[in-house]
Amino acid sequence: MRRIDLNAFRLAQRDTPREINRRIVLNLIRARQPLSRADLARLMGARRGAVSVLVKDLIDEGLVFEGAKGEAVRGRKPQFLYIDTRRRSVVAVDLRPTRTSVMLTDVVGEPLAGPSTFATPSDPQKFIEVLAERIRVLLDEHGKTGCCEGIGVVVPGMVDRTGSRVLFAPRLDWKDVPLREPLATATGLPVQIENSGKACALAQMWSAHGPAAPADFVFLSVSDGLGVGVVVGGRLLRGRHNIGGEFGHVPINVDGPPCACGANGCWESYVSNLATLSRYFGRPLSPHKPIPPELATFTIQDLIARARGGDRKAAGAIQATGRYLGLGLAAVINAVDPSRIYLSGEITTAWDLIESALNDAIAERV
Amino acid sequence: MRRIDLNAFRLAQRDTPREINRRIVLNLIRARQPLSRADLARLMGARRGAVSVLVKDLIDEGLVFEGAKGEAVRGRKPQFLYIDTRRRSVVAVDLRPTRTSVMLTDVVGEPLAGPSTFATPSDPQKFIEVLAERIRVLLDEHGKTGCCEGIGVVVPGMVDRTGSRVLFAPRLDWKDVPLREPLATATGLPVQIENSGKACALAQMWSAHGPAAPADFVFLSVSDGLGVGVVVGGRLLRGRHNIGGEFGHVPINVDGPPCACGANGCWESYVSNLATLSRYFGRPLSPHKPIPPELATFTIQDLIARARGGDRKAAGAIQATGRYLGLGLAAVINAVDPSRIYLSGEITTAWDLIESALNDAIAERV
DNA sequence: CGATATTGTCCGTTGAACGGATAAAATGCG
DNA sequence: CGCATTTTATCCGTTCAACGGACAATATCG
Repeated sequence: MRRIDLNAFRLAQRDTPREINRRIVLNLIRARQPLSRADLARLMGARRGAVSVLVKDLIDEGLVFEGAKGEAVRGRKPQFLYIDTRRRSVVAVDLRPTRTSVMLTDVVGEPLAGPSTFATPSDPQKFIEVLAERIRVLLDEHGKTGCCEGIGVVVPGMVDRTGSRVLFAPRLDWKDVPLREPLATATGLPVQIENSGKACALAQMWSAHGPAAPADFVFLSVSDGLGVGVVVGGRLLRGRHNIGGEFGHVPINVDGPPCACGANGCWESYVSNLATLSRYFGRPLSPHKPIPPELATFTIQDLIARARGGDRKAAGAIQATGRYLGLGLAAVINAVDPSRIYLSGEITTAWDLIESALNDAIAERV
Repeated sequence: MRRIDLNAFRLAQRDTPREINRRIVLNLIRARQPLSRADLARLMGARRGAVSVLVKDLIDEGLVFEGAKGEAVRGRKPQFLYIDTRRRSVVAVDLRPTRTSVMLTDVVGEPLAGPSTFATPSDPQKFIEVLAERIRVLLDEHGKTGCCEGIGVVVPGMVDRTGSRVLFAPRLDWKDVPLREPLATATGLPVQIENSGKACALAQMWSAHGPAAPADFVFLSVSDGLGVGVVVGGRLLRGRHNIGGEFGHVPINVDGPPCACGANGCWESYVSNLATLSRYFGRPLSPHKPIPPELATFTIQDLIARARGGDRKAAGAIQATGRYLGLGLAAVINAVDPSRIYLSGEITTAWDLIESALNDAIAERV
């Protein structure tokens, strides 16, 4: 017997099978397009007749359209189906502590225009003003003002459950900042906000297909901070307050150095780019003091270049980061045991330098 | 559009609604019995006719039976329905490092006989022999030999994905021990093995109902070791190798004392009962040395009694455990953000002693 | 040109939910 | 006691969508 959530179940009704199969058809077309009705029937194990009816509905609703005819070795040529992305666009905003970038994409994420970037104003209200103006110009320039479905904003911090406000973004020094409603009224478009680690994980989930696409994985994005997204059983882990998966502030050492979040010895404070740089310069970071000048101008790429140029201190700092990455990943593996871990960020360009330290650290703890 | 796992979807067929509704009926009866057909129809939002047909099938299959008639203020009396637990029993085995207990229950977990306990033999083969004999006697004594559905074994360690072997149980010093098949052949019954933390979480999930039953929670069982079970979205977190949710070996301090698992500074090595006792006696534990005699005879209850009796060193050791519990729970909260955390183990009887230290530690890091 | 293969549609059948009517069983009131 | 009322449970015709197979359209090959 399988457990059913008795507080939130839905009775199966006469049209439930159709709804389920309709979703399967949409997902299959999106993932494997172009695809004919017969292909769908084979993939789904359904009758061709049933598929035709479902596809007809989707075409009538404008979600799918018939494109070119395909090639067949013999027999009638298949009529290919596509997700209808014409005349429907989306604005993607990547809000980072230093710069914010804006771009226009279609509904499956293919870029249409941009990105254009601007320095992030630290005042939220100012930020919303500048961003709204940028979006207005972008849509106007590309004649998409009438057909934009909405705006998606990616934020380096915690977002509340409803996706309305930024609860806490330490690097921006934002606390409980309303973002969705002000931006929606300023632009007249629907707005979605998402944490950066979670957004990366969602993007990975929706873009990866084929037999190798895992249903349980962790996405790690190392930059100024540490963004983490966890997918379990094909669903993004959000938890009660939408802060689930925040491994960035899991401890490496509870007696370690202070972190911007207020706690001590968080993973982020060992592996972020700033942490790596401060390790190199021997300048411990203080959460509430300004960032030392040599860290603000010097980038992690510069550090990697020095390491490759023979600077042993640079190589050591990078390798230490590799070790701490591995120690934290070991905790992630113990905690969620994912099928795969995706690592992104500038530091991955120095993979050859960190690989062994990272693997040793994982082996030590798993 | 909702994401569907394209590697493991199931086409909705003509009988899919019935299967779904059948499961809803079974779950509702199990959770809220006794219940009439009319009650079910109201709870499900379905026609009474549809419910009658579903219930008829379940009765024919012997999963449900009609019991006594209920009372009604007016009108025809309802015919109550129950999950059929008659003539169907299960053997529950709790394998612990020192002692193993065996009991007989019905299929919804109500105890029928036992528990009886015996000292756990450290040799797996010997253990299986002794356990099989105990089970044979237990079934024989209660005349349940013919109608036992199977055996469930709870193990303080990692179990492989298929539930066949114990991968690693540090306190037992078992590594990759086959358990299911030998026990099944020795008893002639189907065997299920589960990790102790996961089993506690599953038990909690199946026993808690009503509007307050959370779909995301963490169960923490503090004893000789630290068992953790994580439920996300109503499903137990298992991960790729069935070691998901093993927060016991997440680090508190990667430079901390060695743990039985081979790593350093694991949460378990700060908060287990043995850790608390060794803190009191000022006797650091070594993973591969025998447990010091004062720790083997002295129990955590004794320590709590001393603390209550005014022994400040005892109170300090317990409060330190409370603090470390809080630090680890903060990591759990950051990682999975559960709606609720269940804490079990002898240490909870000293809740008044640990509460403030625990809450302070959580507040520090979340 | 005919055999064959493939795609897509059409249509009668079937299983299960839907909607309402009816029977059964109990209570309350005149 | 008889009758209205209420609640439970069943019955039956309807409807929706999957099922299963037939068929037309379209292409290739010998």
